[in-house]
Amino acid sequence: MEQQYRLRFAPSPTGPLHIGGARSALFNYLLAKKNGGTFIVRMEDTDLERSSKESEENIKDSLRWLGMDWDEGIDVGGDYGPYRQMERLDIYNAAVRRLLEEGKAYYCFCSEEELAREKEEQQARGEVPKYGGKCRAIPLAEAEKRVAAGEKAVIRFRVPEGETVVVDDLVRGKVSFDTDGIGDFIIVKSDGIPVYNFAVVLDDHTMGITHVIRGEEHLSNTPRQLVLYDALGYEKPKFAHISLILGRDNEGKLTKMSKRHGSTSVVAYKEQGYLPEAIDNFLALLGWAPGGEEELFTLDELEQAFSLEHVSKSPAVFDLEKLKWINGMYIRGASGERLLEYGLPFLKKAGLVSAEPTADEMIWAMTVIDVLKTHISCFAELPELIEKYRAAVVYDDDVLASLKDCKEDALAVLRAMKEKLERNPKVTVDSYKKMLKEISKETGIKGRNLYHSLRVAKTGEEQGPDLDKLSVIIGRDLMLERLKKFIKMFQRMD
RNA sequence: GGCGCGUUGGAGAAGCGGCUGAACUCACCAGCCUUUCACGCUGGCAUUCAUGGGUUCGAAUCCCAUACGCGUCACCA
Repeated sequence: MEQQYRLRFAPSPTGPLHIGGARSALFNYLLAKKNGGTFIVRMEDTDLERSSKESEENIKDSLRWLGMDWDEGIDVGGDYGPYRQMERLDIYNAAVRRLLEEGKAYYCFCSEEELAREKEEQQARGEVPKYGGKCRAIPLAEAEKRVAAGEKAVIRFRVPEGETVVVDDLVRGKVSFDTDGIGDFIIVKSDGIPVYNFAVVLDDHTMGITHVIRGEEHLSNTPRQLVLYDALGYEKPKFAHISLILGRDNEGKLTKMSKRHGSTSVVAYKEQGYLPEAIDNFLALLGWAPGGEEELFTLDELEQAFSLEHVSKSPAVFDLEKLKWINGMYIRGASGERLLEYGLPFLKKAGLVSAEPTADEMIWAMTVIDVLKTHISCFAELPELIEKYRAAVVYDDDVLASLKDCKEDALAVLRAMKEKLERNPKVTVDSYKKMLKEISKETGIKGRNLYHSLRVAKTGEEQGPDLDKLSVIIGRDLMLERLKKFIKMFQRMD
């Protein structure tokens, strides 16, 4: 009998979905899909202070945008709900009750000040800061009386002493931890809400999760959870801890990816005009390596190709350049409709097209995007590129004067051009192009060299737009007008 | 500090004891193509796998130290 894969992504709605979270979600999603399993999304909202509805919406939107639709979970429902932790308090309470009665957990009345002092003392002595166990011996009956009397208490788990817990990790192998280094940790806060480490165990178990893929920062949490699985008598899921995503800061040091490394949220990339499939592709490559030479994968292809065996243990570095390259590749391959769908908003925002584009504007936008699609790595670059093309090159006497210093080639080209212009002063875009071709033939200066000569001669600048593209972007009329100016300059030349 | 993890080129990485005289991709450099840029194409880019020992006929691959980096030690997830 084949095992039914059940994977989950369980974010806490305390902020927008960030890159790291998206990657965790993706890996879970991919492994589930690869094995014909179920992908579940659950909200870990037990942090009342920081959780928000907006964050939850943002996370769900980002997930959907990236194409990671979930089979079960929040919003879509399923047989293992509810899928928001705050709606599952009954489940946790029942388990706590059991643990309490079995003596595996106990009430703790220590105040925060007390605990802080204890911790300080331990640290001063160079010891591992962990709970000393002051309330360990309080009988349950007595403790319950005190709680009933209104005394504030948390519930701690009695961690077995002197045991070695082995995390059999799918990517890191066997990693062992000593329970003596853990200390009785809190499983229920004084407000009666369970703490993450406890809630996940219950959730993953009751939801039948088979594989847990999460960030490496959770690795040292895992022994706590394992010990809970044992106490509760639950079967453990398989764990896979994927490496951190590092970013390079201003000093060039690599540290855990955070705001200081630039945009970290998925929406931020969406807003810059990245395509979801490019983000997915990029994210998949962060810590996972496809076997072969190909690096570009659509979500569907990733679902087929993905495997935990090729997930790396060492941290991955977030390389914006690579993301840009991938995005550029997808932009080049995208259909006209999609290009327009993604590019148009940027043109509108830049005021290059009105909010309610006319038919002409739509055609213009479509053409421009098509012409420029091989030049951009994300749509946010579109307006500035267009601007660059639009910026008029000013041909004036100063430029003319500078021609004196031109290389021989440039002068030869320019002389030939002047002659032709004198013979046939009527200029159109096409005749201009034709003329350039002839000059090329006559002078023997061709291709790159011809243009380079002109370019240097023209302005001394290193840039000048392609005529075809220019005519699309700024319009044929405006271009002709500029051309004429340019030509006038040549005619005055000597 | 304890515990844990990692260290192959500028970046992502393959590699799992001999087929690696270290794939592949990004970046970079050179050339071709193209009247710019870009795209595309061709070629170049680690005598070496953090360092030092050891095991072995043979190591980037196994073992032990050292160094460095990072993570985690919350009534946050």
